[in-house]
Amino acid sequence: MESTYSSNTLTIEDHKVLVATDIALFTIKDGKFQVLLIKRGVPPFLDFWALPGGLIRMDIGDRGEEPEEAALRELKEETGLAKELGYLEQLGTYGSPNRDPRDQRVISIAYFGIGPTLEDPAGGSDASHAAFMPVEEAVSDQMNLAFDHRLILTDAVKRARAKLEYSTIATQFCSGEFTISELRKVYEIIWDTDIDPGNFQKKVLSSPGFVIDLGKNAESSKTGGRPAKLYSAGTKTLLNLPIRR
Amino acid sequence: MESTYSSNTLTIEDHKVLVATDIALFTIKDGKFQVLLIKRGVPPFLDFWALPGGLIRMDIGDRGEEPEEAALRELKEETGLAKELGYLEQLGTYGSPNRDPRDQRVISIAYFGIGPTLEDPAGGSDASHAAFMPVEEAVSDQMNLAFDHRLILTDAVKRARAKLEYSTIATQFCSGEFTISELRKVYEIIWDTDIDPGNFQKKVLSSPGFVIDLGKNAESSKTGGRPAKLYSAGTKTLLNLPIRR
DNA sequence: TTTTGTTATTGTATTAATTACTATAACACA
DNA sequence: TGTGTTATAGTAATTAATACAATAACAAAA
Repeated sequence: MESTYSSNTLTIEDHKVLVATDIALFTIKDGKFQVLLIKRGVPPFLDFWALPGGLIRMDIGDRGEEPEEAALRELKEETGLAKELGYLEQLGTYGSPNRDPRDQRVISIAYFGIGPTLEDPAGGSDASHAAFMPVEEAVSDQMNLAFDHRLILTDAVKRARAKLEYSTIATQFCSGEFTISELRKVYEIIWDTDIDPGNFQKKVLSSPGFVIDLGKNAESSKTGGRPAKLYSAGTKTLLNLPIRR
Repeated sequence: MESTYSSNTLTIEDHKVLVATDIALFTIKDGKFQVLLIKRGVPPFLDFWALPGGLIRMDIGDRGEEPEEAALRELKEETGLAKELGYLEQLGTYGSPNRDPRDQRVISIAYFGIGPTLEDPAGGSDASHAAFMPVEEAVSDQMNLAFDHRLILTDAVKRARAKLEYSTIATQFCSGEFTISELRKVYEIIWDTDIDPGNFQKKVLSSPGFVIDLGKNAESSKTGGRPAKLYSAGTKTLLNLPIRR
């Protein structure tokens, strides 16, 4: 519970901290699992890549913003991303005392999001640049992300990989109409494994609410082959039987 | 990312908020799934039941407390609970602008914890009372918890029920040495279902790292029956094959 | 028009896991 | 020595997962 707090030396004001939000927004682009990053235009960590985000503002709404609202606002301001996201959930809060080198202590509520493959985002606000980057590259030893964003990103990647198993969020990586093959490639790309096409098809189609048969076929591809049926995302979010890695 | 922020009307100080922590600490007591609550001794919500918790303090450590540290400190202060917990993880952060009726905006980082069956906790600090209460009672319509603690508690209960399925945390509800029957009862109590004893036994013993055979038997019970073998918690935290509800 | 290549989709046999029981073991107590 | 009770092991039937093989439906080359 929250209680009033008294101290000999500190006032209630002294215990206040800044609260930021950050988003790890994933997509699949060029056949790769990618994350949206911005290049910082201000110190600290000037010119470092970072997850989009920023402070929750108290001058929006009656008593300040909802954290999720702040996350989406900053995402739009910093990356120009206008389309609505396919998925957004809270990942966790990162609050170690030394996570921000500045005098003020700043904690961050991190979000995990999925966008369908998007137009190239444009930088704005205090970000001089915004771009999708392959996750493999973003978490590599060579890459130095700002603050504790490598930790946040690796947690977000784990969350993404785990959620594919027992939820239907993979459909959020696809466009509105997709084939079973496209859905399978989402798993193959994010898990970096091969999945048997026949067994995957069987599993998806026998999971009620996973996908909706649109009763029409995709264009036949240049490489030949039987044209695939088109599906859209179903209404269920949790799978009865998981897709195994 | 966190950025400097400028406004015509507000200073950086105006965007700061108070950060509290709350714990939903579960145990199994008297054959029931129970949660530790404190009865508030100060306004707001005077005399309401609430989850133990309180503000993260800036006068502990170089730059203030770790959030988890604050949660454990408040737990001890408010409930007198001295033993170390069997499990603790972050549940999520609750930050709606109106979740605290006071002028100051307060967000709360909530934790999900498990304690082995504990001695009756004693209230201390600003809590006039602390007690375990059956979860069923705590989340009922009759019970009015302080702040948004009903929401936090229902989320924590969902987390507990879900984690039983694919993790070994059920062992944390047992004492150091336990029988397979005792472990099974954890599932039965928390899920409120019957589980086949034979199949459960087979599943647990065939899951490497779930439990460790101590090579000795439990005392035979007053009701008779073959004495059960004793086990302790294994080292693995995730199950290959889930226990199904 | 036929053949070849390709991908989607369906089917099938094997293996593994789950479920629903049944049987046996090991005790207390009458 | 039998009866009740709980633990543990076993077994048969069902269901699910896996590893393939077969067929369908197209494009494009021969």
